[in-house]
This record gives sequence, structure tokens and C-alpha cells, in this order.
Amino acid sequence: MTNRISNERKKKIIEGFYELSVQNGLENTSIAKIGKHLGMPPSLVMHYFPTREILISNLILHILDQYLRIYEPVIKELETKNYADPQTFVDSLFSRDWNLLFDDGVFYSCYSLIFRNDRIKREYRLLHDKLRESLKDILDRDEKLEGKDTELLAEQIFVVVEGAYYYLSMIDDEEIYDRKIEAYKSQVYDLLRKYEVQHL
Amino acid sequence: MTNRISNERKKKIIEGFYELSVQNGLENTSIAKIGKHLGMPPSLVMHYFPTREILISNLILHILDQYLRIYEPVIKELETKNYADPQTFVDSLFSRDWNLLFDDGVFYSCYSLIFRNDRIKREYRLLHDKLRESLKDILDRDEKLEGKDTELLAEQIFVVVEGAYYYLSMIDDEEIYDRKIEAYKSQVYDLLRKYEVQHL
DNA sequence: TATAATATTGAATGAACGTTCAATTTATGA
DNA sequence: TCATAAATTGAACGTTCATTCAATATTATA
Repeated sequence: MTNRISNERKKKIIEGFYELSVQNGLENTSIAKIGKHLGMPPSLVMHYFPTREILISNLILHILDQYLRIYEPVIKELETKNYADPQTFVDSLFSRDWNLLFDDGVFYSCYSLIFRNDRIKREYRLLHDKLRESLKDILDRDEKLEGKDTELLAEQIFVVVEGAYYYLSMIDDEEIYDRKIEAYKSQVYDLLRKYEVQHL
Repeated sequence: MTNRISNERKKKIIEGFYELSVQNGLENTSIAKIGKHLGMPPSLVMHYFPTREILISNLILHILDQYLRIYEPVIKELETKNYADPQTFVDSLFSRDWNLLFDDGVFYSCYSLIFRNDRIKREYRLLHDKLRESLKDILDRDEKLEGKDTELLAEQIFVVVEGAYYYLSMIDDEEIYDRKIEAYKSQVYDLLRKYEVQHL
């Protein structure tokens, strides 16, 4: 392959960028630092990513990709089993596991860029809409929700999930954290129940 | 007063910092730029805020202060009238007005700092807890909610509000924006209704 | 009014920034 | 194997950064 080396390098650079951003923050991670971290001159970094803006843009694609990947196994499992259990999906949304796989600091740093960069805004929007659609698909397979506005329900569930993690990021105390996450989870269950009951 | 000039200067500097951050982003606003913006040498900025870190810390206090001030009139009104109408408060939470008074870009930029700065995290936490307490106070005055877990209700309402604005920041289309905000509002109304009904 | 404290200036610092470029090494395809 | 293209190097660019400092102007206090 002509561009095998190129692709590998690009991947390594973005990963290095991500790692350093987790440690020191996005705004404190320079091209020179990335180069040093990977044992290459900054000019090589710029050979693959001509400007810092492009570099950041690719970092964001990487992050959004990782984010989507977190949901993948759950979505796949539900698809192969061909059995849709919304509760399982909701549980996985609130599971601690994937919180460890992902650094919210970098995610929110990049998120804050949407306010002055329309392309980043569009990419972020796309990710969130994809996640909502995935949930809608799962909800649509639940017979108890037949004929219901599952799009709206999915939206409402994610609003709770996203508001929950926004606030949870400020909580250090594990006990409080766990208590709150249970409260949020039951808030989502209530939503599900409300929709199920409605057609009686 | 000995430090009248000092206080005025400090205020002006923070306000200038905020204004430039709205325009160009927090990470692109340097001490030199703040000085130029206000017609003073950078050394004067540093005379009042010895390091950039202190400057940012004060910017955050300023932002949190502004944030709280948005809710103040509503809270005051409800207190003086001594009549608690949760719905009015919820409406004001979703009113477009205060969205114009406040720049979410700077707010989220500062928010992203909580992940690597414990003091900032604590300050952000404090703000959010204050807001939750304010809502709880209002809910407690509603006889229909007597004996209910209003603390939990307030928490659940804010989770929706915060999740809502997180997602709404990605929406440019006014029509979609308005439609979504109505959906989120009724989601909160449902929460209120659920709690009211429960004791029947 | 004299003195001490504070506010303000402007020049200077070295470090780090993103970026450019010409030269060199390595890999690829004919 | 040879030519061409891609990968890699290292030095250099001008700019901006946060910060320091000594000197001067202004204000407050006694």
C-alpha cells in the first residue's frame, strides 16, 4: 500500500495528541510537544497535518469515533439477538465502565469549540443525532412502545443522560456519585414506563 | 476608600477578559490583548492579577456570578409575592431572554477546566448546587408537593435543563430549536405532574 | 506640605509558539 | 538497478506569550 506508513503516522500523531491532551489539556498541547512525545521533529507532525487547526479537527474526529465505539457493542448485541431491551441499553449508558474508557476533559474542551467553529459544531451535532437514532431503533423493536413517538422518547432519554454526566463530572465523592447515577437511571426508567403505559 | 481605584481596575480587566473571550475564545485571549483592549500596558494587568491562572480564576468567579444573577429576579419575585409557582420558574429556565445575556462558549470553556483544576471544579459545583437549592425552596412552597422529595425533583429538573442546553447549543435552525425547547419544557412539566399526582 | 503608598508606564526578558524550507534518507515501482 | 516519490530531518523564521523590573506619576495619609 502506498500510504500505509502515512496512515500509521497520522494515527500515532492523533493518539499522541489525545494522550497529551488528557494529561495537560487541549490548550496546553503544542505541536512541538506532540513531536517530542513521539520522538519526531515538529516538522514531521506538520507534514501530515499542515496546520494546527487541521490537527484539532482530526483529533475531534478521533474522539467522536471513540465515543461512538462505546455504544457499538451494546447496539450490535441487541441487533444480533434481534431482541430489543431498552433497559439494557439504558443501563449501559449509565455504566461506569465506559466512563473509564473515555476522557471527558478533552471531550468538553473540544465541545467548547463548537461555539466558534461551525464545522466542529456540525460534527458534534451529527454524533449526537446518530446516538439518538440508535436508541430510537432499539425502542422501535419494543412491542410495548408500538405506535409511540420513539424519536421524542429517545431525545428525552438522552437529554437526561447528557445532563447527568454534565453534573456528575463535578462530583468526586464516590458514594454521592453512585447515589445520583441511580436517581438518574430511575428517571429514565420512569420515562420509559410513562410511554409504555400511555396507550392503556 | 483606599482600594476604590484598585477594585474598579480589577473589575474592568475581568470584564475586558470576558468580552475578548466571547469574541475570540478563552484560549486565544492573552494578557497583552486584554491590555490593548483596555488601553493599558500588560504589566498593569499583571499588577492586579499576578499570574494568568489567577486571572482565569477571577474570570470564572465573574461568570458564575453573572449566571446566578440571571435567576435572581425570578427567585426574588417569587419570594416577595410569597407565592410559589414552579411553572413560572421552569418557564424562565427555558426562556430565550437569558440565553442572550450569557455566552455559553466561555461558560463551557471554563467548565472544561474543572477536569484538571479542583478549585474550579468546586466553584462550579457550588454554583449548580445553589441553583438546585433555589428551585427546591420554590417547590417546597407548593402545597401540592407537600411531603415530597423536592430535593430529588429539583435535581431531576435541572438535569433536564442542563442536558437540554448542552444539546441546544448545537442547533442553529430556529424552528428546530423552538420545537425542541418546547419538548424539554413539557418533559419538566411531566416531572412536576408526576410528583403532584403521586400522593393520590 | 512632606512622606509614604499605590498606580502606571515602557522597555526588556527568555521561552514557546506555529510554521517554513532546503537537505537528506528511505521506500516504491518500472 | 535506477528513477521517482515519500518520509524524515534539523535549523531557522518572526511572532506572541507570560512575566520582570526599574523608573515615574499619582494619590492618600500624617
